[in-house]
Amino acid sequence: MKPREKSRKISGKQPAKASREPLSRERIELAALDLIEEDGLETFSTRRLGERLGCEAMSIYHHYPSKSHLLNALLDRVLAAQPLPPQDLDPVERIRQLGYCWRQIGHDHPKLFQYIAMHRLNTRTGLGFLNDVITSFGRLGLDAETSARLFRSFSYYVTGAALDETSGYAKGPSATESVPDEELERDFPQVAAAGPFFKPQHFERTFAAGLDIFIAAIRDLADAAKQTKPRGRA
Amino acid sequence: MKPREKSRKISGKQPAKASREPLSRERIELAALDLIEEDGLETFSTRRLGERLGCEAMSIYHHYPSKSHLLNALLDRVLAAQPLPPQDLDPVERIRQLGYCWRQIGHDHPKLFQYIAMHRLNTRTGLGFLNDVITSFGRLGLDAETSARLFRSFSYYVTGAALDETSGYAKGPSATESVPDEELERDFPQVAAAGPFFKPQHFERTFAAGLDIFIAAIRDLADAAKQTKPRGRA
DNA sequence: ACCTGAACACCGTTCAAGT
DNA sequence: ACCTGAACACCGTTCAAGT
Repeated sequence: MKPREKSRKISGKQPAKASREPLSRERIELAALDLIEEDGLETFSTRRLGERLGCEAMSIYHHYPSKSHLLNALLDRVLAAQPLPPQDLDPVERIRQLGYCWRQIGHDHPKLFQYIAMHRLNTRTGLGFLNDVITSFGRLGLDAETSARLFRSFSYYVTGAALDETSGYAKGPSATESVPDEELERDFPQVAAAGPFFKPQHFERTFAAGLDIFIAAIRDLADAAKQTKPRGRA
Repeated sequence: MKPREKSRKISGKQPAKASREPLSRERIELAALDLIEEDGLETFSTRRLGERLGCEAMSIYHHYPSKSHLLNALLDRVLAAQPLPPQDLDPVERIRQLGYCWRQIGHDHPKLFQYIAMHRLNTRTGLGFLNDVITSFGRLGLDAETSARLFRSFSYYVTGAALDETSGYAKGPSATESVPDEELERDFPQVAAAGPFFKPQHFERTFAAGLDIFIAAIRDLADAAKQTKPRGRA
């Protein structure tokens, strides 16, 4: 999109000695995660990654068949690194915590999250994560359809929130020619008035507010289901 | 990412006569919207757009200073084209309909929606839209903070849903090596069981389910606020 | 005023070759 | 087995020139 700053090659043609331990998936992925969070997804390229690793871009292709495969490996890696709440928690409370976990992935990897939010989790790691979350929804005692819809719409909220917090109104790319402040105050007073609540210091509480709406609804549905067919010592 | 099919130039070097009406923002933007929905955002380029318009890529730069400016103009255009519910509706019902309106933009322009969802609406058109929605939240009779948080988390849900419906689980790019069905059934039974409800024919009802949770919560808050300080003929 | 075409600094990826 | 380097078919954008 836009031309980048001249690349500063300090070391001339000599490959940096320190970085010349052999390439490995681990070394490539850690460097890729760093590079993406430093410069963003848009400018991330195999050529620039090669530069950082002290190798040719094409060396990376010896470990991944394509750039997509590398990005998928990054998704897998950050997913596997995210600790999840214990299985024996009350399912509603566990679902609440899982919402925070998914959001945490966004906060830990804000630039990569654009990729994460828009790609199916259908590697083994991704499916394991989904299976885990859906299992907690299954423990609410609801019918399969209600449970599936609830999981799905809950995910819409959490992903939408995390995406907005990492790439949206406050941090995301802005219009090429933005409206000046005084014009905003004059012509869009409601936006100007609400604006302060859209700032990053409000992210935490706004996220909680919407999450609580969902969690309360989930708890109500679960309670109603227990009422109808009580299990165990009823 | 991946090499594209050979471009089929039917007309050789002759500029297609039909398309040689002079370039204009309107003609460029309509062609761009078509091209994006046909081939996707990733492969959309000024060069390919020029080809479709029967001009050089650089001719487009006479009407927009950069590709970003063009994309922003597209966002403005689809936003301005979306009809909104009448202002005199009950605010809660209007907010519900606005949720469907935002989602409709995604359905009308699924490929462009990835761009829309991730960019600030800070052109005049975008701010007009936001101001309109926030105004309806303002009419709920809640304090400014609650109202702002409610608008924000409601937007998280609607954007997350529309994004998922257009680029997510069912339609989005999948992992480079996906897990085969029998392995899914065996190792991720909860995902396999819920899978049918994630298909496009369930989008409408799943979206409504989550939206209704939000709308009910909004209505409760608004009713509680009216109780506390009734206005007019109380 | 509107459009062109060569050029520059980038991409992902293929392929044949080097160690 | 692991890595390189040239090459191919692309990008967005600058710039000087054409009408």
